[in-house]
Amino acid sequence: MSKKNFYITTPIYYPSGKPHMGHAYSSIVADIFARFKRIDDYNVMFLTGTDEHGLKMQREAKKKSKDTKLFCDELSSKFRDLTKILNLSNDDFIRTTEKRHYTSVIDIWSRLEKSKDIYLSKYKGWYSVSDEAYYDEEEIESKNNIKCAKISGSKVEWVEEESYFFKLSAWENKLLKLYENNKKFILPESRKNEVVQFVKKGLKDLSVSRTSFSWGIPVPKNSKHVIYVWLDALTNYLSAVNYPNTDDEKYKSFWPANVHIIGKDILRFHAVYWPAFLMAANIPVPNRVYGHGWILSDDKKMSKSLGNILDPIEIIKNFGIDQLRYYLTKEVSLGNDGNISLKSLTDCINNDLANNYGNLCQRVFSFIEKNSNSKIPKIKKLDLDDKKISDEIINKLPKLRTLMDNQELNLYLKEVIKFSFNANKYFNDQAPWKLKKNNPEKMNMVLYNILNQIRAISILLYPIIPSSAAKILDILNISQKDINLKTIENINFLVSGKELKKSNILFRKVENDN
RNA sequence: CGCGGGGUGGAGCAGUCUGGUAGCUCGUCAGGCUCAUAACCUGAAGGUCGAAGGUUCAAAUCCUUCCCCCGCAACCA
Repeated sequence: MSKKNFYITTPIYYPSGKPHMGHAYSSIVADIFARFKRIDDYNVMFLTGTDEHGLKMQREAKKKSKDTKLFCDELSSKFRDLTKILNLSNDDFIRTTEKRHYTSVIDIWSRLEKSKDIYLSKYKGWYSVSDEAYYDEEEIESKNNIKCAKISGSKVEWVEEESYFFKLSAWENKLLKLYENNKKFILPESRKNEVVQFVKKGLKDLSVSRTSFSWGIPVPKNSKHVIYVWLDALTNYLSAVNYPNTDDEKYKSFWPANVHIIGKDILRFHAVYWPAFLMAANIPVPNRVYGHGWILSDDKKMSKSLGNILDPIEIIKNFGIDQLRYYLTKEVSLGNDGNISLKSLTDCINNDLANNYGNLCQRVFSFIEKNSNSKIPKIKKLDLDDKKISDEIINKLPKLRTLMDNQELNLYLKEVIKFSFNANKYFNDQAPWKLKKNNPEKMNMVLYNILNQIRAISILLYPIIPSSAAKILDILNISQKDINLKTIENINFLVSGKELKKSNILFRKVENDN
């Protein structure tokens, strides 16, 4: 009952295009943290979903002469499918077109209105549909006689409309204080600095309603207006824990969220607007916003025109989901942009997964099959020297937890793969194939010990490559409930005499043909 | 003076905040082992840390100037 709670979210995705590597990356990263916390005995809530309102969706649906909601259903389902393809362990999938979300947004709006943080005024200016944003005169330029936003290059239209505004300007100091008092509210630190600079430059009140389209949540008592998509979208994190019912068990357990995993492009919305909305509505703010970098392909942003798109679904089809999950974790240091390519993907699969971890399992299992009747050997007690290698993992556990708590995913992975190196070395140095002639008792000990290594490493890899690690653990007769960090500390966990299940090659090597 | 990221052995990167023997992975070469997916283990070669100047007992790291590369609005994470 005293389990600690952990609430983690991905962004909700705008489903107008097809799922790409960026979506896959955010989702996979969040899933890894969720799974890690679960095997560390946390009660976890992991949320993902789709953001479906806004002019873009309305127009697209119209273009295809489809009912807007049905159109959304179609697109959203592609993202729901993606959660299966990526093997996500999400507990919920929220859509902004759902009733529970509607209720929640209306409630936030009413709170903001009541606290006088929202007021009605008039907006005049340039509006970009694709950016869902307004621009000042100095923020636009003419290109071929078409007015465009300087920063985005997207087309802008002159609009003059009545609009509700959120008093963002009033929250400037409180936001700065939040960043100041809560040093890890925005991570990594470089991102935090960006945000602090932005807020220090001064905040303008934010237009939070639109009258130019209708596909959204109507403003209470003034249905001419729909609520600004970002105010709408961000609230999803609350809707999923049954807000506005603040007495609800889910809300009480999981709010405020521990971490929102997001891409660096939507940092401003999460690190500035979102806490401001929440503070104004007198709702606790989340503990952390983590803005990860972009995935670049061959050093460039993926783009159709460059023809360097790596489609996650294609890659999974060709190489496998755990391969992709492992690769992204290893290759991209979370805070920075990461560069990926087929070549390095292949290298990574072959070296780390096939040769190192996969082959470690294979050589040990096959040795035991031939020399120990496929059974976990009986041992008396580990020699001090042999115990050392297990202690190393156990002693690292606190550090591994800290790394995960700070979203240092690839450092975590590097530590874990080092254990796999060590285990291979240990097996080599002990040379059980020699021991079987002159010291079978010692051989048994080595075998037991190395199986225990495989068990520990597989548990630590489980959050990253869940299905492969589970396969190995199943061979060792470890049940799902024992995939847990605590069991690593018990070096006598494996039951002697128990038969290992049949194994086969875990990760096939990838042929390098280009 | 647009903004941002970067320049470290053949490749990809860490280290730069908080100066103190230049590190990791891959590749190359030599050796070992034979349980294993031609795998694994050991060792070696290979770098004036983009350039110049400065601060310092000491600079990849701090300061100044300069050069070069990449991205900048979407398939929006």
